[in-house]
Amino acid sequence: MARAPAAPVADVSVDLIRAAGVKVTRGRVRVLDALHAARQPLSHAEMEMRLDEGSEPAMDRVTLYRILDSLVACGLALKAVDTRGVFRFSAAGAQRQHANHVHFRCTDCGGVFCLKAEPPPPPRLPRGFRLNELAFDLRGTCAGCSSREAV
Amino acid sequence: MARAPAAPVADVSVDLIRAAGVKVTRGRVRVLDALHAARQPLSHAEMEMRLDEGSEPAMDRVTLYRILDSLVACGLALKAVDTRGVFRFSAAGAQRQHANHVHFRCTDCGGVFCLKAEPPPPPRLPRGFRLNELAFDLRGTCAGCSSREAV
DNA sequence: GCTACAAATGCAACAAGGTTGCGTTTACTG
DNA sequence: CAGTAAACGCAACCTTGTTGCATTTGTAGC
Repeated sequence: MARAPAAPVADVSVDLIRAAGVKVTRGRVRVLDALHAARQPLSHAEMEMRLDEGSEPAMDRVTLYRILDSLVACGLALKAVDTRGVFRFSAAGAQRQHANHVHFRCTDCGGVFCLKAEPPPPPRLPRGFRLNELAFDLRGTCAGCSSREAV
Repeated sequence: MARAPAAPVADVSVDLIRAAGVKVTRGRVRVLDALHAARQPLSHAEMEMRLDEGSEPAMDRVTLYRILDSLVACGLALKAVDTRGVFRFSAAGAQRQHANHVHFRCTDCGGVFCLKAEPPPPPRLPRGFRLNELAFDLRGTCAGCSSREAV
């Protein structure tokens, strides 16, 4: 062993935040750490619960909203809406790889499958419209649910 | 001619609601009519405004929520979440014609715009996967919100 | 290390969207 | 036409998210 340094210096989140050109605050580090530790996008409420579990004092509700938005603004996190209409946040690195391909979403199990195909080029937009993002989603039944249905 | 009966009996919405096996109330008919007349999915707020324009007395906020949910429950309407996290409703029949073209979703106002373009052909699916629906969504800022931003 | 300033935080209040409970009215059944 | 379950209106409440302002804190420059 003898590998762990005296202080936890090698904090990935700190470096990322600094590199993004914004202030490195305890709140931002905690939140970004939590986003990186999560395997699914987290809602504000879920994030609040996770932060409460730690030893540090609870963070203000509004501050958490602002931290999440600031992480999105500087490209370290992504914001999306879930089926209930609630915003969910995820670490940006986790999804960069999802930006440029097609997804299959199973309407039975909710699973998301990445297809190898590239998304098609966007059609021409009416005057004044600005494109930010492109989602080509196929919905249907995945192989597992299909065979289970057949029973 | 001589086809039109004395009373406005040929109300499509009334027949649909009756056929769905739920009570035919004035509220439900008004809402379903509005959904059929709309070319885009409507939010609760937009629906409220449209109903206010008519001559009939305004409908209670909660009642509108319940009517919309009841129409969804009996299959006459569809409920989806827009990019701002607000629920939008559309007539169930209308959705079939939306199945086969491209949508632009404004991340500012949540509006949904139908583009003239046809969706691209689906890529090949892995064995066992069954395709039901195909959604090619573009996200960005619509013309209205773009110009408003520029001010 | 100290200072100054902008950025970040905490708090209170607010706003929009949506839900629940309950008493009253209304559409359908017999 | 009476009885009943469903639908309605109202009030209150909840969750999610935002705004304004005073205070604290991170960081650049000395």
